[in-house]
Amino acid sequence: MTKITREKILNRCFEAICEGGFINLRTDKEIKRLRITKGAFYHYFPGKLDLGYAVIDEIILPMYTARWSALEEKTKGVSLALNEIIENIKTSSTDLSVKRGDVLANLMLEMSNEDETFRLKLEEVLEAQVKIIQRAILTGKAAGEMRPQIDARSMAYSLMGQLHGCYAIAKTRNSRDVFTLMMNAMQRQLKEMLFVSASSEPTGGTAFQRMTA
Amino acid sequence: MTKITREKILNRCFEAICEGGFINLRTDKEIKRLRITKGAFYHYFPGKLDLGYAVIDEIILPMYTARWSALEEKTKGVSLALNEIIENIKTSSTDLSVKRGDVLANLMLEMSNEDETFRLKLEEVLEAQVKIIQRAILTGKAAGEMRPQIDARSMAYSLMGQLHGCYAIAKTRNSRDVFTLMMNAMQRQLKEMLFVSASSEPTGGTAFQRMTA
DNA sequence: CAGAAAACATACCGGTTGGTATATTTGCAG
DNA sequence: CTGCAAATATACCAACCGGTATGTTTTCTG
Repeated sequence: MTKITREKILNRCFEAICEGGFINLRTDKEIKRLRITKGAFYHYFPGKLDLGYAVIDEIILPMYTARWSALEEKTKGVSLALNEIIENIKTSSTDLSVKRGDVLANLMLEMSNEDETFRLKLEEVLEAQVKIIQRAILTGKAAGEMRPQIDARSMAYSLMGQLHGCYAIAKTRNSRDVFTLMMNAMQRQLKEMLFVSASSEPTGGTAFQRMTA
Repeated sequence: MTKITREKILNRCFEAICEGGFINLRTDKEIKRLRITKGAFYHYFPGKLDLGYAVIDEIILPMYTARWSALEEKTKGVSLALNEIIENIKTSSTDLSVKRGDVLANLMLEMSNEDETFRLKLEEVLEAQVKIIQRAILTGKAAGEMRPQIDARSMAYSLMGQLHGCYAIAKTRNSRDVFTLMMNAMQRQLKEMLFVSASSEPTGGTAFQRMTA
């Protein structure tokens, strides 16, 4: 029954951050909600910021690297695996998750210019993901599944950027449909840019036609 | 010398929001800084939220629609004009503006899930831009400058999303170079997807090669 | 079992912050 | 000049919230 309190704090505060961001996280409230006391909290964390750091290190970083982990240790079928992951991000989204937006995306915008340590840790999460995708694209090119002339790093960044774009727009539109449709557009575009098996003639699609929710 | 106070408040608070977001905007601080008093402030604005609404309505919305206004009232050369606007967004960025991130993007992530009126107003700014771009693409297609099979609305959303992706990533990477390179990648990709004059064979480019700042 | 360290509990604080109640001044129509 | 409303000033507040100081209990170790 030793480390359990620390983990309870961490998990609950992560949830709170998902709901309202880091600044809106009120330690007092969470302490009460967890039925612990300030003594316990400040025993494990020197301050609120350090709690935030721990949440990134111990929850967010593992979570976001795990998202792409299927790409690692793979020499064949990476392009399919990549599309599956994106498909999964798309279909596993809910009205609530779209309304809240992506935790990482939210924290990046909220904290990057607020606290340098925060920024560095968020950058680390970002780079970890990019690195995995980049390596996957390299593997895909080697296996002849992806166009040889694409730049892996550029593509990985572009993919991450577009993902964050989907989160941002869908959150403000407050529409899961918008999220789905933007993700679809991204998948289509990715297919044309990235995969060797794709038709060479780009198609605009009609999926967005009734996006006005 | 009558409406001047209200405008001073509006302009200064907009600047403050640019620097640190809406929640970090401290009315007291700005009141002191402006050398006015609470009486004056609360005479013009019922509360902090209403001030925020006014900032969006009277400053942000005009500013962001003006950004794309060159596309309106144009029947020829829209594809060039579009590229020029994006080019301008890219080159007019500074280290500071990248570090702070885009005001609208920041507000969207910060406030969309915090206050419904805020969300609606931000959505309005978003839609206003999308509408202009969408119409421009329609015009471009009519003039034969753009691929006929693309869906204007889908493309406009995708463009906005990618822009926000560039802002988000570059802010956390804290690098103007990263912003420039991501914008370059976006421009290239746009050229291939959108413009009829583009080469049909996509190129990955090498711009990202030394992106590790 | 002793004793120390880890794990919690309790009480309190001080600055911040948005907001209000009320008073005073200024501008302008009649 | 008068009188009223807009504009501005002053003082005050109550809640919030992160943090600290200090006390007590539990757990582990030798």
